[in-house]
Amino acid sequence: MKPEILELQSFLPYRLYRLADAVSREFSRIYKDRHGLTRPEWRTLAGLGQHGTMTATALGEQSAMHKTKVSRAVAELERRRWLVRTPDEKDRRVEHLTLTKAGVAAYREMVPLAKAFERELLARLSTEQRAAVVSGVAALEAALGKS
Amino acid sequence: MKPEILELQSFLPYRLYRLADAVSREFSRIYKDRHGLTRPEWRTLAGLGQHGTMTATALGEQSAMHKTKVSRAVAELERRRWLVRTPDEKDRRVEHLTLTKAGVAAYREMVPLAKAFERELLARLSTEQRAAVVSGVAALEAALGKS
DNA sequence: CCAAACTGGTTTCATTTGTAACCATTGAAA
DNA sequence: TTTCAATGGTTACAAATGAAACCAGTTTGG
Repeated sequence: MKPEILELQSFLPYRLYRLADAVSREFSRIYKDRHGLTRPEWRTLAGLGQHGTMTATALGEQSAMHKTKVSRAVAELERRRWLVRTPDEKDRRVEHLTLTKAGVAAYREMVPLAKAFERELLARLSTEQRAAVVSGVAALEAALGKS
Repeated sequence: MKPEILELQSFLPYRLYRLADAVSREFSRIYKDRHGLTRPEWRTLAGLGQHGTMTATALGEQSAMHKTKVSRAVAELERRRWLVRTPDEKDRRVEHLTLTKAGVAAYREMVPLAKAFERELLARLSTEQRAAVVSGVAALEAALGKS
C-alpha cells in the first residue's frame, strides 16, 4: 500500500489562506501605515462609511467579525472620536454607531486608496483570469453559504 | 461631487479573506479536534510528512510561515515526540527535522481526512465552477508571486 | 588571522485574538 | 407580576501572533 501524501502546495484550504493572507497583508499597509488602524478597525470604518448608522451586531454580521472584535474596534474608533454612539430609544441595550466628521473624512480618504489597490491587483491579470477569479470566489462563497 | 463608497461585500481582499477564514476555520476543526494541533503545527506536520526531512528554514518557506511560528510549532511537535532534530554535520546552526513513528502515524491519519475535506468542498461546485476556482486561485498566485 | 556582516534558530515582549463568563435589558411564559 | 431564557454588548483571561532583540555559528574582506 502506498503511503498517502498530501501536496500542501495544491491543497485548496492552504492555497486560499496563503493567498488571502498575502493580499490582506499588503492591503493592510494602506490603513496601518496611514492611520495605524487594525483590520477590525478598518472594517468598522468601512462598514459605517458604507451604511451610515449601524448597530454593533449589524456591523459584526456585515463584516464577518466576532462581537468582541467589533466591541474593541468600536471602542478604539470612539476614543479617536471617529464615531459616536447614540442609545436606541426603544431598546436600551442597543447603540447606534455613526461616524463623526473626522471619521467620514478618514473614510473618504481611504476609499480611493482601497479601490486603487484592488484595481492594481486585478490589473495584473488577463481578462479571462479576472473572470475566473471573480466567478471562482463567488462560487466558493455560495458553496460555503449553504453549507 | 458624489461621496465615494466602497462596497465591502464586493471588495476582493475582503471576500478573499472571509472565504479563506471560513474554509480554514472549518478545516481546522479536523486537526484541532482530533489532536489539538494549531495551524502552524499542522503545517509543520504536513510539510515533514510530505518531504521527509527538512530544516526549519525550509519548512518556513514551504509552508509560508514566519520563523517564530516554525520554531514554536517544531518545539511543540518535539515535545509530543512526533519529530526529532538531528544536527547538521557541516553547519552546526542547522537542524534537520524528521517525523518519528508517532509523527508519521498522525500524518497518515490526517491525510485522508484532509483530502476528504477538500473533495467535499469541491463537490459542492459544478464542473465549471471548480475550474474557475482552480484557475482563479492559480492566476492570483502568479500575480502575487511576481509582484 | 580577525573583525565585521550574515544566517539558522530561539526568546522576549507587546499586541491581537478567541472563549467564556459576565452585566444589563428585553421578551415570553406561567 | 415574577421568573426565566434570550439578546446586545463588554470584560477577563489564556493562547496565538509579530517584531525585534538575541545567541550561536559561518562567511567574507582586509
